[in-house]
Amino acid sequence: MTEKPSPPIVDAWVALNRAQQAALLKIERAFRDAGLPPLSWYDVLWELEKTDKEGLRPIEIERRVLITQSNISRLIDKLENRGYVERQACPDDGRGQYIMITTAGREIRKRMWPVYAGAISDAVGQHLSEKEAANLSALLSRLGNGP
Amino acid sequence: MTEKPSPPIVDAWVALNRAQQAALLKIERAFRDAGLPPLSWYDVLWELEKTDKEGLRPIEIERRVLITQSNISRLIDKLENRGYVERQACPDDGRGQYIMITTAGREIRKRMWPVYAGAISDAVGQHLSEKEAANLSALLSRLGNGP
DNA sequence: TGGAAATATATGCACTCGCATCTAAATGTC
DNA sequence: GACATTTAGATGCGAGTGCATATATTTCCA
Repeated sequence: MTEKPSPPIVDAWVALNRAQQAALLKIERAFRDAGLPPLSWYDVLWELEKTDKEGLRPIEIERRVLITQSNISRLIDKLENRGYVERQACPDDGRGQYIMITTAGREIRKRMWPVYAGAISDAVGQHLSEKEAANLSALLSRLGNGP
Repeated sequence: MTEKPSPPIVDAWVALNRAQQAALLKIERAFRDAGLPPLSWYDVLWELEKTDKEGLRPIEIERRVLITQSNISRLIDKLENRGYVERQACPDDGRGQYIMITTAGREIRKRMWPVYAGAISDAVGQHLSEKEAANLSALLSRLGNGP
């Protein structure tokens, strides 16, 4: 067990928690109101789209988007059912598979972006300058790297 | 609809999302591993304990802890079942009620704190100085106040 | 005052979550 | 090479979530 956190640390955690929850709620509602899939779909599709590789293994997606393994598995099921991704057997690893985004997948992601962008603007952009945002990112990026 | 967010704003949102998710997962696991209730119980009990009033209305709790109304209602059910809070009819509002923390409620909250504190330290405290934490709080507290 | 609109809380529902566990395949060890 | 261990992915399960809606009560206003 580690030491007790000082009050500023506790305050930072509480603020982090609330800010993210409030922003996430707004963003998910924006997607829902627009008749679009939830954020997690966007995240996975975007990872598949921006990678250089042909496709990603589920386990690679898992590490990038911080969704648990079982939920990645089910999310891929749904994306596949909608035709947004394709599964392909992994030639060098019989347990694995490659997930590849389809044209329809690229399209839905592109269609989600304006809604996402507007919601990010509402939830975050309007409250911070670019410098403050960069400052915030720098602080936050230090948190995710622990064991 | 609002303008498109600039890249630093988008990065800040992504970092915010990941940092909170990672930290929350660690904290919830710490509670679970210790055989304790989840974080939301702590949050509500703590609000009840630190307020000056005799008890809080569910709607007051809702505003303070950012849990949706239906989930507050059900959470109070569970807390009541465990004997951690008591419901009392509201004299001046027949629709309402006051929620009051019990001695058992104070005890379980007190028992949860060391686990929570340790998890906060692991997830946040070890990565930031106090000054950085204060800086982070200041930036984050600006986000929650939008419409 | 009387009826309409708003507010506080509860509940049914469908969905998502994380955990535990299962299967199959790969890797390490002797 | 045979067997134990590890790893990738799928799935059953119980619990939690937000939304829509129901019900009771209060507030507003003609």
